[in-house]
Amino acid sequence: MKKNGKIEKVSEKTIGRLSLYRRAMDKLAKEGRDFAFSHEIAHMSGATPDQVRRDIMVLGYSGSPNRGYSVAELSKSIGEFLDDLDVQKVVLVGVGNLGRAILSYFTGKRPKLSIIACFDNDTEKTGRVINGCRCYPMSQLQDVINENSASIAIMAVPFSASQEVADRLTHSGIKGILNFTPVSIKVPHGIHVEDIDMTMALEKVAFYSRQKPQGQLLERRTNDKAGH
Amino acid sequence: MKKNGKIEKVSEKTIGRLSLYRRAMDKLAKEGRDFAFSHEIAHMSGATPDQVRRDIMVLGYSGSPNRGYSVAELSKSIGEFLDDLDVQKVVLVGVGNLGRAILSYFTGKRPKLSIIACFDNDTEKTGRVINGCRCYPMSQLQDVINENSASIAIMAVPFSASQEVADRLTHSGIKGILNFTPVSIKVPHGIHVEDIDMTMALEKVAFYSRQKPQGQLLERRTNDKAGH
DNA sequence: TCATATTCGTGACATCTTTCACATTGTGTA
DNA sequence: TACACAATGTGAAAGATGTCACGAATATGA
Ligand SMILES: NC(=O)c1ccc[n+]([C@@H]2O[C@H](COP(=O)([O-])OP(=O)(O)OC[C@H]3O[C@@H](n4cnc5c(N)ncnc54)[C@H](O)[C@@H]3O)[C@@H](O)[C@H]2O)c1
Ligand SMILES: NC(=O)c1ccc[n+]([C@@H]2O[C@H](COP(=O)([O-])OP(=O)(O)OC[C@H]3O[C@@H](n4cnc5c(N)ncnc54)[C@H](O)[C@@H]3O)[C@@H](O)[C@H]2O)c1
Repeated sequence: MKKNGKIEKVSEKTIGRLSLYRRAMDKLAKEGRDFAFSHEIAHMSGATPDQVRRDIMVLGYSGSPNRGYSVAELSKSIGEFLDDLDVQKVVLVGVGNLGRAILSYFTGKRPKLSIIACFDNDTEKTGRVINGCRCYPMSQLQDVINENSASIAIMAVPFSASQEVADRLTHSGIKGILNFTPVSIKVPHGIHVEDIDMTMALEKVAFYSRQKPQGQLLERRTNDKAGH
Repeated sequence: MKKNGKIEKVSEKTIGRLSLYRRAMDKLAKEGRDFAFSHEIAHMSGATPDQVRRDIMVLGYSGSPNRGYSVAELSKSIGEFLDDLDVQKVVLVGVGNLGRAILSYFTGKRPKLSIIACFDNDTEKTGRVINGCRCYPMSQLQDVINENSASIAIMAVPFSASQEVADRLTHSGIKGILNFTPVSIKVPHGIHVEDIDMTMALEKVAFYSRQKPQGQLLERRTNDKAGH
């Protein structure tokens, strides 16, 4: 996205952090702040000032020395980079415990992302409006997706249905999937899948939270070279 | 974890994938499989065979050429590496939509991780058993954590309470936090925090699922050196 | 028993990501 | 207007992670 024609590869990590920076900007905007320094953004986003500045480079937007970044302009720049021009339509498949939580959470969270329908194969759930979202039977998956040009799906079905649902979604024209099931789904080339694996995350926490008292040394910021 | 005394740094990514491999092993075990090849494990876990073999190296466990890895032994090896000897006790703070989904999901999922209590500041929820988990008022946070030697916490409170709850958890002796709130919490050195940020994940999917038709080139395996 | 096909283990290499360090440049001040 | 400051932008080094490639090991079947 550099000024010159050269196409620069933007790392996936950077994409993620830009989303975080924008959220930070929106928070600062609510507080009435007009400018923010890279170190403030870093602090709010769990990054480093260096990283923040480097990430922002890809936007083509520049802050000003000694004043930092304009909160409004940075948020706008990130939006121009991350968001589509149109609203992107999202569907959710699997309206169970997790699916309902997600529905209640995401509704209206981001102006450019709209959950327009949800699907389930349980007739108790279909035909109703759940957490503000109309629930359709699976038989209408393809039609609803096509009629609304939905391009994104959130999967919260039982793991046993995971691959089958993924197949139906991609056949229906879905271009990206946020996958909450603990299964590595196979999709055609060009479809983006983002996995959220809570069990893995919890096991990571468990691993790092034990053996700390006398365990191996982790990241440090001390200046005394490892305690002798 | 090399055979010689040298402590080898194990990457965080590897820790995560080992958790995935174990899940794959447990699945294969259920299917009655005795051995698995690195490429099978890779396929099930969304990794590459190289990665799988390299990750498994840190365990000190070896498969056998032409037969692969013993499903039972690999699972056991991963357990010895990842798990604590004792069961690690987990508490959950914030029994809202997401908190309840998590409770219903994690209960009994991993034998070495047990959610022993949950907490909320809503008197409608405290004093009851929710999804099989006793819910305490926040005033009892420290006592319950100490009495049970809980070392891990899952945070699913509103973002506004995020930092305050994190502070109370670390003061109570919690060593690791799985943070679902969209806030970068600050914790004392040595406490591990794992963030799950669904909004960021969804925005990443949204980014990669648009502009694909004629967008910039993503991962490739071409041999023509990018257009000059 | 020996040749063959297959898979593992791992050093070396390639790539991706972060951090360092410093010249650059607006900003506020005298 | 000129000066000092504080933060930015960015090459380059360092570090982390992923991939390649090949020797070693092992099951299989002639
Ligand atoms: N609940 C959590 O906190 C949590 C955490 C991590 C992962 N997950 C994963 O998320 C998924 C859903 O979890 P949950 O707790 O909401 O489960 P759940 O059983 O409460 O919900 C699953 C929903 O999917 C529906 N469903 C089943 N088969 C379907 C099909 N073929 N097509 C469409 N819908 C179908 C069911 O009717 C149900 O409404 C699971 O894969 C689970 O592993 C959940
Ligand atoms: N629901 C989702 O799918 C989802 C997705 C992503 C992130 N999150 C995040 O997870 C958190 C919880 O989301 P939710 O949808 O479950 O919200 P929720 O409002 O349904 O639940 C929040 C719970 O926390 C309790 N609570 C409030 N203040 C508290 C305090 N100071 N101490 C202890 N408990 C307190 C409330 O009584 C309530 O039970 C939020 O930070 C949200 O941003 C939720």
